Amino acid sequence: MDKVGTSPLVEKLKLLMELTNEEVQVILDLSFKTQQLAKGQSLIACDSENVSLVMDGWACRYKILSDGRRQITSFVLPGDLTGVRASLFGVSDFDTETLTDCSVSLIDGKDIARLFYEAPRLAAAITWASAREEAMLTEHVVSLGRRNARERMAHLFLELHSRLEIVGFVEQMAYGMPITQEMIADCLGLSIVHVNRTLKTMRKEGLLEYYNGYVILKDSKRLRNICGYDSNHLEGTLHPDIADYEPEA
Amino acid sequence: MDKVGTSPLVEKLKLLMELTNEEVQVILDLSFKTQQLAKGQSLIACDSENVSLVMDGWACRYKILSDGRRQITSFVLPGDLTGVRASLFGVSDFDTETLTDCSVSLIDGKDIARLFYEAPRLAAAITWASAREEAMLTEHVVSLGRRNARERMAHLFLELHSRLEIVGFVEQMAYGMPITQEMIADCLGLSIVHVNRTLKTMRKEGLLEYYNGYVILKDSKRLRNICGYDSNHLEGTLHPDIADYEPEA
DNA sequence: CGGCACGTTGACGTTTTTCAATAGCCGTGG
DNA sequence: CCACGGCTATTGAAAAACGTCAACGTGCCG
Repeated sequence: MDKVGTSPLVEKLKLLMELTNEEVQVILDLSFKTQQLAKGQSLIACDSENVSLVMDGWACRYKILSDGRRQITSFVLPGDLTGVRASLFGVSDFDTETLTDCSVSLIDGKDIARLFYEAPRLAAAITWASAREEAMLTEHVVSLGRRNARERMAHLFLELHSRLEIVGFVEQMAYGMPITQEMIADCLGLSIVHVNRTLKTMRKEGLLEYYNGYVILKDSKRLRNICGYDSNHLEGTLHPDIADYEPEA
Repeated sequence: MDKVGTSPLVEKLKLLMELTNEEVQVILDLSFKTQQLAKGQSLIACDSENVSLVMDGWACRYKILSDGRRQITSFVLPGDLTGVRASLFGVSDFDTETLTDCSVSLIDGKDIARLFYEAPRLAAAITWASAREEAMLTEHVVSLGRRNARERMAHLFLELHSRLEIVGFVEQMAYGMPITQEMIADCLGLSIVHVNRTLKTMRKEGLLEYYNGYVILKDSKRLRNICGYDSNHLEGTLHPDIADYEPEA
């Protein structure tokens, strides 16, 4: 039942969402406990009344079709919030599962609801996070709809690098990516075999290294060229009228 | 410069988001003008400071890759809000274009921002709409990643039916779908030719009719079986603690 | 009448999947 | 210690799904 303390991650989030010290404190007070989850556990089943802020580890959201085909719709990385829709609006239309051991800070859905009345800027920050998720899904749709295997792969590795960089989880052009090729396949809408072959080609061309749960982007410039990557969709800040509110004259 | 008046559509939205008469009035007061847009116009370029509530007509959001490939990420139907991310958070990472003549009600982004301070429940309604969009994108990712052409098509036609039904734009199992096969292809990540052939097969099997901008779902049960359709992702209501707020004791 | 946008169809190519087999790694139990 | 199973990565060969190219029809509009 540890309290969530300030940490490098919290500091990054504070900057990212332009939060004041007081607002950070509100969040910290709401996070009623930090939970350790083992790899392979369901985040929703564990708690559908709560919103989870991932502090460490990877998770993924996915859907499974009736015949067993699986599509991973997004990866959940440190600093990401998950379960907002389930706890605020009572619908959970996908599953969420940890891909590694995770450290997760839980926030009562009721408290998130209260934010809309008691901390408008934090409510806006939630909306901001939700809109950012939407932008990532939009990019994912573009990848699956119009990019080939090689381009999808390049895009995925670059986007993960951008996201992890923001929260301080990369070293230069390398980062830990603790998932199997099967997960990559299920994320990119490809077969395992094809992922393996595409990876092999890209390795041979000196584009990247990928082994032991570690990625090194050897030639990020060429990777960006391959898929036309642009991290713009991860940007965005609070509207000045939300950031600095002044009541109507 | 017509004021937005109450209309069947507004009534449906009121029910959908569980708004009070007062809240509806707030929205109506904010909608400073209704604009008529011709087919093929850009919604963003027309106004990036504003949020647009589509009252009538179809639009779509899309991205174009450097070599011209296009992916439509979502269709914007009557009752949908668009431009929230652009006007609240200052990022616009896709284009929006009308597919038919459209009647659009504009709301100043500043006013949306104010809602977070002055009308928490409406701010929550915005977040709700954003989360719903997220759920539709999630389904789209599943379709593009793991469903074949036939399944994607079935899913698209069923989802459009559900969405249009909610806002009162269907008659039984039929609805107007004023777009070309090229748009369907760009939405489903397929080639025009393949869309045409798949459509032909489905027609021949008595699954649906599709001509003259009109769709008739002839065998919706079988269509649902084909793709495992479930309208659950369109559901969801405000959390009771947002709906009926009581200050902390 | 001609041009244009859209739908339709056939023939052929490419990407990606599926099936099947092999190899390495790792933990477990004998 | 070693054998074994289970999971992951890797590779080859064949098949399926889907894309491209090209042609033609049809309705609409100037």
